[in-house]
Amino acid sequence: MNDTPPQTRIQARNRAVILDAALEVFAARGFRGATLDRIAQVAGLSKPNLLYYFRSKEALHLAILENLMELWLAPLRALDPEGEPRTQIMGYVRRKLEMSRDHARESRLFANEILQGAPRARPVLEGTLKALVDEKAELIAKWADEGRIAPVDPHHLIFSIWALTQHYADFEVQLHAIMGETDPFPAAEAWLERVFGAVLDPAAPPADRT
Amino acid sequence: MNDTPPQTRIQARNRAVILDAALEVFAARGFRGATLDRIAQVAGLSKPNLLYYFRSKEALHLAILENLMELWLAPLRALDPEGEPRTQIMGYVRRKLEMSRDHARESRLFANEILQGAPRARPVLEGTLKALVDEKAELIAKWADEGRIAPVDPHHLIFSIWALTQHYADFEVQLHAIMGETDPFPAAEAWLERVFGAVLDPAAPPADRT
DNA sequence: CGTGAATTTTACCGGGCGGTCAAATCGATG
DNA sequence: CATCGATTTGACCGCCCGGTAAAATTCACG
Repeated sequence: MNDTPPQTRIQARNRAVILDAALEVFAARGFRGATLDRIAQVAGLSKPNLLYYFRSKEALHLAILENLMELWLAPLRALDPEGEPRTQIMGYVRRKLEMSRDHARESRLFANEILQGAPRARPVLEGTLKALVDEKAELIAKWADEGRIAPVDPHHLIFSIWALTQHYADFEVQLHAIMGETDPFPAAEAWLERVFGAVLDPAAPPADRT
Repeated sequence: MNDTPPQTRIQARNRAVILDAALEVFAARGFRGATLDRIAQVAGLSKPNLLYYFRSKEALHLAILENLMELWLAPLRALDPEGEPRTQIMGYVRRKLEMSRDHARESRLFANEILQGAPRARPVLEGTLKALVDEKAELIAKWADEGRIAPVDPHHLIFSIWALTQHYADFEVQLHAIMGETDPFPAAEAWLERVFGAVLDPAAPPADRT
């Protein structure tokens, strides 16, 4: 699987620099909108030199995607079957929101990829991601059955967590246009605690069950 | 304001065809990723012919954005100060979700634009959109003050509605990878009613007010 | 059905794109 | 400090892109 283990010090450094620059540019422009010239420029290298480290634009994008996958799935992976349900889920929400604050570029890169049909990420989505989501959804369903959280649709709960947290990274420009210079994250954290607190509260079952 | 009123029948038809094709392509690939050749191909016209109707790629994209803005803001605009608060807000959620179902391309076009820094839409965001959001946020705040809905942060409530509903259009590929062929919208509608029902319920104030 | 305007097509251009290649330079090792 | 592989560069290629020019075609209307 690991095709090119970085050997020399120079290789390790330049690969890292390139990956960072590419993350920047891919996140801001999408795959087709990004250019190798610009990535090279941001990385402070010549384009042929960049292509010395990554065979092609495609290979570079794939390398980023692979690198990111672990980081991206970690919060959901950390959902602990042994933990207290509400604490676990609220912790997941908090970690995902921190992800949007501290790794906005990664979030936008994923958003770009998926928006444009996930031509490169689809295998990962259908493989690793689906397996992980199904596993955790089952866990959440169990918690709901046991009455430890309100009865919820586990998949849509997870989607909601993704949507609400990633929104703060992906649509930052829009929030900024509306809210001005204010840092939205403190308020966002309180708000999300409020929202999912209300949704998960086992004492308050679905409002209007007709 | 309206610079080029379509006069002949041919103009009206072709402009419409082009705008539809361009919506398709811009939504799927973003501005820089879209090409005039592809748009022309989808529209069933030659590229110079397309450029006969729209001076440039830029102008075409702007025309789409203008066309879309009304459609896009309509649901929020429809929030009625005279209506019953919860009905109004739940109606807004429902209309936004219908938007994601019936106008997914439009949603993805906006998402692309904003993700990539809204280089063309920023004026609208900071002008029309901000004004509208501020107005409706004030309305929601009033409702909350009057105790007719739970005390909420109006801006973050609106962002949440956007995030949750648009997610179903913008990240469709991801949902599809996880959920398979199932149409997510019926479940989504029930789920969102559940979520916002719980959040707005004035009987259940913020869980842990420290 | 002739005519002038509206529309469409063919041919093209300059620039930027992803990528290649061979030569130049660097750097670790003896 | 010589050597040889690792790294970097400059020059270049073929293609695609946004856009233009002008000729060819079609259309509305008298």
